[in-house]
Amino acid sequence: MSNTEKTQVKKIIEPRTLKGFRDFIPEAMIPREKLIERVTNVYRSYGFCPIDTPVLEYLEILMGKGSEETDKQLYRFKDSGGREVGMRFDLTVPFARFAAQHFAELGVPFKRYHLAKVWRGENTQAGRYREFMQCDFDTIGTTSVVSDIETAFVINDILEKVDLRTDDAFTKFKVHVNSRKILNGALEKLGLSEQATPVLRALDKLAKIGADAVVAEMAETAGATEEQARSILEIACAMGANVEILERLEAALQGSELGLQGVAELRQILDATREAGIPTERFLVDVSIARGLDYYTGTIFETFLDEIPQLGSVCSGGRYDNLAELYTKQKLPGIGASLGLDRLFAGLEELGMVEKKATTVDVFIPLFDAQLTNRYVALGRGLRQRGIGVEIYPEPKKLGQQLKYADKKGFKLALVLGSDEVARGVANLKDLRSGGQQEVALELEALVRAIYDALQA
RNA sequence: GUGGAAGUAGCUCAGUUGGAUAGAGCAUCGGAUUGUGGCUCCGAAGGUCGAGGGUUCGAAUCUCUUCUUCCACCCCA
Repeated sequence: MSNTEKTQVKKIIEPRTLKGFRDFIPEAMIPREKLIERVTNVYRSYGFCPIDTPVLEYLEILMGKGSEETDKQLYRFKDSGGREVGMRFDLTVPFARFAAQHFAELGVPFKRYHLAKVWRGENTQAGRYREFMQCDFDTIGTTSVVSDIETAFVINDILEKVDLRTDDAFTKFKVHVNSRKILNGALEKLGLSEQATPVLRALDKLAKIGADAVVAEMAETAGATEEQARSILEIACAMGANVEILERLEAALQGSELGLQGVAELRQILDATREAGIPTERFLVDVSIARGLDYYTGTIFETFLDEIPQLGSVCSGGRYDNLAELYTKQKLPGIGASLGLDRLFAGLEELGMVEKKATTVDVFIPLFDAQLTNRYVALGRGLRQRGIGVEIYPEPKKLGQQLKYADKKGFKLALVLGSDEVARGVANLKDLRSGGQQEVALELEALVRAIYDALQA
């Protein structure tokens, strides 16, 4: 190697991505898009409509809610015009701004979904990144329990569709439901309303750290007495069938109008899911889930995969009284939830529910004989117009090598066409999974029919 | 942000007490096989040993700094 060549080699910039940011190769992106498509279809089937908002917002919009944590995690900078801007760290805050700005033209109730990337400058961990996708859906402008019910349905329907290998319903998940009204009612009765945030934050960790540690944390961060803490836990730990838990809660919350209202709402949601034919074990009343965010005021949802609960919630949400209070005097109550696509996807991969494929079409046409190139491209186009995706190999390599490529990428069928076949007016349709092949008349309609039949099999 | 562990080929990893030109399997590309993939055999290509400094006659190996990844905490999807 000459010196000049060496210098040039040194000039190569190391290809790399930022910590917590990822590339997606086709094998990862194809199933990801499939999941996105399924999620979107569920949203649309309930009448949710798509919106989008800018990646960058004025810093004051994003910092409005200003908890210390979000401030630290916010990607912020000055743009070239000297404006203080930030990248959205969730889709709820931009939606609140959006709703405040446009509610007059949109009208209520308004149902939107929003699938987009968000950014948080926090430390990475398995299934946790600095750039990740959220899939929010919200219904605003109504306090009707119908919205709570349909939110529960949507969560259920999405999760049923996550097995990407098949169209069959996935069933190994649980939606934990609770109501902030129940929690607040209980806190009220115990005289802990003032310390709601630290108490609930501690309670939220129950499954993870155990009862004693929760009591200790409540004492430390909220100044709760052991008796108060134990009472909260007693209510939160209610085990058994949903109906029993609700009955016990009802008894424990006598005198708290708010708490009883929460119980009644949960009861109505559960009744509705049962009547709609959703398996009753799918939804669990779980008074220990509290959610970190303090803007929730009613029903709360968290969703766990049965086989990997330690992954955390893959779809969470709840009801709030006033989404956009920072940006408008108009009161906008609503309910919504967010699917953590990247976390869910990490779980699906772990469970082997992601089909590996590196092609977006099923049919492969090798460039067997360069003399027949125009024949191949015309045939490919004809099939595409009939709804069959086709890829044509661009180079006249040996047939074996072309088929090897097709095999590796995961094509299902190869349409082999050489001068022999053309002379005889046929094409060879090869099934790449079984290895079998059949001759089909070299005529578009016959080929379309044969391909559809082969793909069904 | 805090604490712990680890970074050697695209991936998984070996590399002895500090010693010569850093290895294997899988994957990639080519050949055996000019009309048929998966199996087999042969070959090729692929390395700033994460990066930068220090100790040393000599560093993948020891040391410091830094970056990255993983785990736990915090918080969250």
